[in-house]
Amino acid sequence: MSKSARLFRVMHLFRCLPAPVTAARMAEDLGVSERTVYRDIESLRVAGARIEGESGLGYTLSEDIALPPQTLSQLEIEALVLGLSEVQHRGDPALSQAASDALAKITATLPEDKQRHIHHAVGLVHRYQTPAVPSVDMSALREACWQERAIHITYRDRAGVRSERVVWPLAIVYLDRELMLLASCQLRQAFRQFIISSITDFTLMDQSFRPHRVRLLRDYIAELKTRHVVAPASDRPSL
Amino acid sequence: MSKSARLFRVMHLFRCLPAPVTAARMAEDLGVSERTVYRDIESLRVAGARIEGESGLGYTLSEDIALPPQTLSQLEIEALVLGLSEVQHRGDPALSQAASDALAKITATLPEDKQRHIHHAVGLVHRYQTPAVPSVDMSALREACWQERAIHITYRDRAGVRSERVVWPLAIVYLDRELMLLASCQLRQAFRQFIISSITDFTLMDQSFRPHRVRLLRDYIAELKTRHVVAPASDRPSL
DNA sequence: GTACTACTGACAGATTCCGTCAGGAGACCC
DNA sequence: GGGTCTCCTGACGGAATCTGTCAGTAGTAC
Repeated sequence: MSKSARLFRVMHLFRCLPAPVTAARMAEDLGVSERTVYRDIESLRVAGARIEGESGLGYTLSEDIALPPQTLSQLEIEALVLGLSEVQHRGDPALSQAASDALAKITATLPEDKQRHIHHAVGLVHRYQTPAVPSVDMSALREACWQERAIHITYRDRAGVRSERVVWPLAIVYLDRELMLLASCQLRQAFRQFIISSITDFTLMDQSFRPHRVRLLRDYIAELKTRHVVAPASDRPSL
Repeated sequence: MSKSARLFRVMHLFRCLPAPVTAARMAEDLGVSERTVYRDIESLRVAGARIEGESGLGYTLSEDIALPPQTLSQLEIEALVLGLSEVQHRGDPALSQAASDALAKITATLPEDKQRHIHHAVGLVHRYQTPAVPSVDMSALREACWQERAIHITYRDRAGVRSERVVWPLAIVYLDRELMLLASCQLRQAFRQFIISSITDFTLMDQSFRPHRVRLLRDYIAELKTRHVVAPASDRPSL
């Protein structure tokens, strides 16, 4: 491996190994001597990377040489932290964790002064009420949407009567308090909305509706906008 | 200039010169032959950069080698899009715009297939109620927190009586429906909460409380946690 | 003091790199 | 078809860079 290729790999190792990273650890991975690793680190520093070395501990990449020049402003950071905090509060467990992970990953790409803005953001989120546990497995529902797979749902309509239906799930809408599933009903060739808490059960089916989700969703949203509002009267499973 | 250093410079040139960039243009900047530029391009390709060359036109960097391999997962993208959509719906205009800008910037750092996930995210946000326009200039209030500057506020207490106070603004809390200011009152040496809508006016003062905001906020939050709850009874400006 | 790391300089041999030259190919225009 | 402008590739001899080893220094934590 040439030195030039190796320098890119060093940057890669900094990104995927937990900090601090010792020269010995890198030497082992790269198949070179520790002295060469010291030289590589120096070359990266000359090239602009901010790499800090702590005796007895190892190296930390504190500013990525490859950062795009356009970074986030303080206000954009506020929006990001606030938004991901909201998701952590009201999302299902997997989504909540993903919000936390996303914030960590984005934070890692920022220079230290911006990281400080993230840690000390002004906007905080507090909820008096613990969000209700969704009646269905939200991860499986999201997966159905992503994979564009039909689902068989069991739900209670507005009269409380149990009903079943096969639908193509298009999107999950986060309302003020409730979650709503937007779906396409192939039986009736129409769009339908279901409040998630009215769905008692659903199962993933083999039937795929790929690649129609994006187009169908676009059409549905256009229809909703033509009606100007998602009226309360229509935020229930329709008969 | 060593080759390894030069490769980083080539990446830099790709970022700041308008595409397409010819080998001749790079050779001139780098002080090497065109043949060497061809070699450098090849080395970057081997290292993972996606660089496309069009005869008669020049090179275009279509995917930056420096993208962290650990990029956002689809679920993390869902969290991000959902969170920033929430902020766009309930934030003040400047914050709302910043959410949009942040999403655009982060999107630009992602490879094309991840960009598609962003554009076709499953989670959507809808609000039946338009959020009330805050009674105060939220940008100025955020600025006061960032700059750690005292503010003079005029507010109505729970009896509706007009009152005034000088406080150190620490944070803005986004509750279910309302916004709340967490502040430190130096006159009474105590922490105070003010629902933003009860604040009729505020002015920025010259007095700086830097660098105390982070520590004070941490102490206040610890105190709130000790009390286990931000009780409804205390979510009004206190007398 | 010990252990664990980062850090630096010097040297001889090894390896990579460079410019030049030659030739090929695609896209666009006249 | 020819001309222009670029990307593209291989080969060669000389130049430049790089490497591992060895020796020594220094900081931090226990």
